[in-house]
Amino acid sequence: MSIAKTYSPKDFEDKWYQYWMENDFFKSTPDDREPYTIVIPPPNVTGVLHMGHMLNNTIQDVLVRRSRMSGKNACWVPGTDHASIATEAKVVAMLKEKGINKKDISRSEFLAYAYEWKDKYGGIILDQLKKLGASCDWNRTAFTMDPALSEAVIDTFIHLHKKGLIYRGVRMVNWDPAGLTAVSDEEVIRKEVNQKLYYIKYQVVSIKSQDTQREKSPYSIPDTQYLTIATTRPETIMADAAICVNPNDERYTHLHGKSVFVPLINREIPVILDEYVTMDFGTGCLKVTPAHDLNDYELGQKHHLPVIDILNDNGTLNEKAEILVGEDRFIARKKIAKLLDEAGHLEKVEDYKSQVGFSERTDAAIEPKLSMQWFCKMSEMAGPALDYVNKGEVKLIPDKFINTYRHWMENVKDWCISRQLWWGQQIPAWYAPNGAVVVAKTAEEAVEQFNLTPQTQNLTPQDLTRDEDVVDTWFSSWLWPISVFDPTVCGNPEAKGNADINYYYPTNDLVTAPEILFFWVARMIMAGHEFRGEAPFKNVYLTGIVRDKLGRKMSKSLGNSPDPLDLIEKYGADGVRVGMLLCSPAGNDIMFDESSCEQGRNFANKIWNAFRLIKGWEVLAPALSEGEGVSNGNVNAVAIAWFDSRFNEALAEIEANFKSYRLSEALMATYKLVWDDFCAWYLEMVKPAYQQPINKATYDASIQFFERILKVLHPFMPFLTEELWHDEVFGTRGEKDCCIVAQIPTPAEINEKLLNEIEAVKQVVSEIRNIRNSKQISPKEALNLSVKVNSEIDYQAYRNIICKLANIAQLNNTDEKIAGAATFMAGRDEFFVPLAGNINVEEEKASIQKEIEYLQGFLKAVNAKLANERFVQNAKPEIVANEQNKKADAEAKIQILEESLVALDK
RNA sequence: GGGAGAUUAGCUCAGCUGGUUCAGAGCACCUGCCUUACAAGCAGGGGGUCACUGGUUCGAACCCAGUAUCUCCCACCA
Repeated sequence: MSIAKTYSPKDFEDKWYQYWMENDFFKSTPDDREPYTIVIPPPNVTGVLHMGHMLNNTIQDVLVRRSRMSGKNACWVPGTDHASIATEAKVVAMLKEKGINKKDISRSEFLAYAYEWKDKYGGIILDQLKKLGASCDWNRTAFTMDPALSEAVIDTFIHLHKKGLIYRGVRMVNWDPAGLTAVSDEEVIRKEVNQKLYYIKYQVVSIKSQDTQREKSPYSIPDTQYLTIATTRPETIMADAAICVNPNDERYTHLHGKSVFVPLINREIPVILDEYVTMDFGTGCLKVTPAHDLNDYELGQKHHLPVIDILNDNGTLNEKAEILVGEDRFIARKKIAKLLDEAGHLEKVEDYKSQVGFSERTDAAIEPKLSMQWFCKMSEMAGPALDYVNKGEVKLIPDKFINTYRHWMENVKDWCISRQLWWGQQIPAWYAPNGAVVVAKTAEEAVEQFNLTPQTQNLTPQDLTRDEDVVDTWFSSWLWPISVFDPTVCGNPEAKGNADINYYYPTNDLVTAPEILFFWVARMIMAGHEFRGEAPFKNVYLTGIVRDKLGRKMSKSLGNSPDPLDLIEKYGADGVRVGMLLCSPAGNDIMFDESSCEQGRNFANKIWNAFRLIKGWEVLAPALSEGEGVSNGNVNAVAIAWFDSRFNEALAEIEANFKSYRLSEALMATYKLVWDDFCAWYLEMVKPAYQQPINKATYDASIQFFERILKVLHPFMPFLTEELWHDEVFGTRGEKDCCIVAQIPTPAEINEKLLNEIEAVKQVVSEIRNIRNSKQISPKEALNLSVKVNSEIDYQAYRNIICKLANIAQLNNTDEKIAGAATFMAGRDEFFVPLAGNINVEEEKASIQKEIEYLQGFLKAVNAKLANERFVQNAKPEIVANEQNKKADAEAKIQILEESLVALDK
């Protein structure tokens, strides 16, 4: 059977994915083997694959495939996240296009639409992962809103509430006026924004003027009867409850005990004193607006100020504002500035940069807002979760993230877990008509609880109303490593758990982005500890952010992200996988450049063609192969022995790289093994001349090497390797005999001496090629070579290799230097390539002289070291011995070169 | 404002316990080759004051201090 000339991934990638699926190679069930488990960081159910997913899932797949091939029972659990805010926003937008307003439909109608949407778009991303080659156990595909997983969430809520870790309270929350929901602190992205700082004059209520009619014109009142505050939010002055100055601020002692009028609405508010106010910022006078600023709220609590909330949930002003009612806060800001100016209350406006919070999901400016929310206490759970990492039971890779993790865990705040949304798990809290609340799984159970209290007797389930809110998405994803195996243990720490969870939990590696270290990773550790008494994973591999060449984060809005599927189409999945991995050290951002995918594709093509070469060989009958049957002497035997050693050496290196999660280095080691050692050296050594046959032993060895290479390559390039694996040159394979389940070779003994000597041989070959290049001698023109051996190496043992690779007619040993020859040294050995008439004696001399000078400089440094008593005393003995070797070596070389100079003059 | 990390060739990065000719790799680049596996290739080559300044040490890309630049995380200065 012939094979296509060029590597064409499209011809077989889908085919093999199909085959793996049909043969259940991704499927895992508990057995006697050691498990290796990864749970996927569930992508948003309605999301589409982007480059971040590509990187993340390529890494997971490499780890899973390698473990699978290392005799472990590999299980990679896929699934999706319901992503409450993001999905709900999409569904709302979709409904809007249909002319339906969310407000006009019922919760159940809305959820019906949402599920419809999810069924249509959910899971697209999982299909895209299949293109990449992700070897997930699709039978286990989970969704955070699957009934069982949702129940786990509810049970967890009830459990933690019972433990007193979940409570309800009025707090200042981050309100998303676009999403109409509270969001957690972690979902707020702070951005620096160019703003204006408005300096607004408030009229001081003087004893005198308190009795008289307030003046209409500010200009008729002396300036001392005003105070000026600076604010970025003039639209909130109507919610002011006080003006605060620092009691130590001498500029304002005259204001102590006074009050002022809020401009435009002329409401009187007190001047209060608190050291919280920074004297040198702005004017030193702070307007206190408890309803719309967290600090002001706290200040308000302290000084018992009223809370005046002038904003509607959607960010428009309400009637408490008295003016500009119904206007959006940003429009109101502009308008009020004008009104203040007209009324003479605006002293000046300055440009000002400050940090403003934006909703991660909707990008709307966050509004601090007071509301009743559910909270989860974090301090108790944070301790154990921190310990796991501190003790190294959970390893962060790279470990530089430990510091940030620790800092966060030590300063953790309570988690606002309620969201004013419909898409998600509805909070299991029930309200009696009198407002009393209990947490229970069902209305019936709630009634039972109510019956325990005298005030709420004789209720029926129909009398109760359930809390409208759902829980934060992360409140379901923090259970993920548990709930995908056995959701029933969530909320039930005493449960033994099913066979799956006992076998697969804790999982091995988690591969995710550092940006969700706290959102998700830390909380999974908390939940794992709570319900299983064990952290949910042993290693957390943190990938970087995928950026473009210019270092910009890849994002839809910038349009700088290539479509992963286009890349796969262009370079093949294997090429893209290699391309991603080549430039992705753990924890560092990756500067993605499409050219690395091209490099991956080229590598695949190289492998493909190496295979074509071997496959094309005509094999000499075994009988004729006896004793190296073919005319290239011992080349093949040496080549085989060498590559075998080299292969084992590389295997050890690759294994070490995997152990320390240096994936890109493992890949690079593999790349060089294949391209340089196998293709450039081994194959060139054993390759028969055009149309010549090859002996059976060499053929068999080459095939075997190639098969071993396929196995090592498989985790990186699953499709190509599987395709070649099934070629007839490897004999007939059983249905289940696939590369994906082959055993990764383990490093065996290596022959150091042989490896070293072949390195010298390679150097000799390169030197000769170099001579050809510099003297423009065609590779086709055979040359002679003589060697004056000063080392232990027996070059005659490698003469056939040298002759073949450097096109040398004869390799002779010599005791004398040879005149009229180009010379070079390999180690201490001298080589001569006689080139009658082609030698420029002066040039040769110059180059030798240059080398001597270099060596002399080097020798000087070594001698200086050895002459230094303190070095000889303090350095390790082997280092000193090494310096002595270097000295001897350099001296010997210099002597040889000097002799050469003399010889050239003859 | 606080903290963490980074800075090595044109680009992306290794450099693990301070010590071998330690200044590396891949890509890109330059030169010469369509040599029957591969031009998605072959052979060869040129690129670096290891950000800067000091210090410790027999010895520093590596350890310490400071400076500069960049990135990220955390934080309520209106």
